[in-house]
Amino acid sequence: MRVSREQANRNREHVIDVASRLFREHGFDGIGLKDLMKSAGLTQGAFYKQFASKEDLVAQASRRALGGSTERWVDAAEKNPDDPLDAAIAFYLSEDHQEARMDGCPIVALGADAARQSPDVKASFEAGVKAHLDVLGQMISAASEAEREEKSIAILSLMVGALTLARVVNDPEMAKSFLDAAAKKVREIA
Amino acid sequence: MRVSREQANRNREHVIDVASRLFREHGFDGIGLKDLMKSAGLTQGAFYKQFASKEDLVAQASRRALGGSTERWVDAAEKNPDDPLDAAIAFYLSEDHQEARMDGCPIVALGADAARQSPDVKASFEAGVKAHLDVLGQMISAASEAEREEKSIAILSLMVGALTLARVVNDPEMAKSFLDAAAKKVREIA
DNA sequence: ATTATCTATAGATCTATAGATAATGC
DNA sequence: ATTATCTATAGATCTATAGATAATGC
Repeated sequence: MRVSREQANRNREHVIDVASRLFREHGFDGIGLKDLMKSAGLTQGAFYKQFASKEDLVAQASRRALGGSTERWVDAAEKNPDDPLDAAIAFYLSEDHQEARMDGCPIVALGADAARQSPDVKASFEAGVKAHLDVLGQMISAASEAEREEKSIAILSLMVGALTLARVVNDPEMAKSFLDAAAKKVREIA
Repeated sequence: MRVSREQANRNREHVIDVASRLFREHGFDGIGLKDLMKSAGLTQGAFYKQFASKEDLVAQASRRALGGSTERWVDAAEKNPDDPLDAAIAFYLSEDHQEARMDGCPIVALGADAARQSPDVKASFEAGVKAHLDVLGQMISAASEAEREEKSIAILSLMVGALTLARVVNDPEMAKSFLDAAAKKVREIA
């Protein structure tokens, strides 16, 4: 039953990956360790050799999710170096992203949940939000570093808020109008 | 043990009020019916004569929370008719609001949770978001109705997003910079 | 010998229901 | 007679732990 250290490490990383997606889909309180470990191909009993507690996994999965999200912004910028912000708008404020909670931005999928968590979990979010702002800052024009920071904050807030609103309504047209209005305003701000 | 119909109605309304606050504090999955009913001064057994299910209460408490939130925007506008938007910014993008999750905007406190709920719950949010946009639309200038709608959406998104970001980080100064940058940009947009 | 994972379980909690109680409402 | 609330409980699930198993790593 025992596996090699390398395999154990791979298993732990896989659990974190799976958790980062399932938490976004169901919320931190919406999925239990049994289902989570089962989705990762293990049993619940293996959990506590790898993690100190569920909260420990919540913090690590949050860090993983935020990191993946930052990466997506970087990828978008690299694929369209002439207009990186446009590339970011195209994926972030899309219907695909609106519907793909499990693979989408964890700030939107878990922001309300994270606000109720321990400082450890918030530290994961804080580092991730900072990284998002840094990447975003490179996509826009600004006369000063202060202005760059303010613009980045405003644009990220606008995009996070618009996607949140798009996801809490039933009407698809209303949701689309939120994404479109935000995209237009982001371009004006940048 | 039985109470009058009037008292039963008052009890039900009280449960909805209490739930609208406790859900914002703990999330829909973060508080059980036992604790919830206890906070309302009743026992768990009384729940199912008043509500069809927990989800039923979630939908009703959401409607109540959104209604209260809309009211707060209206109150702010009425108290400062010369500059209603400034009044809205003052309360919404404040440190008090950042810290007062239980009494604050349910879009921020429960947005991520609501995105995972049934159409009934989303209907509560949709109606509430619409009402927020209507009130906000009266606070700003616009050359056309289309522009008024777009501006309202952008401003609400910006404010919801900034408060979300402020709540998921540990650093109070960082949180404040989010609120301040959003306030500045909201004024520019309006 | 150590240990990663397994099965099994403890003890607490969850939603929902059943039946008793006592007051209302006809 | 009806019914709002109560106590009690069913059955499922939750996090966490205990001990068995079997493979690794020394």
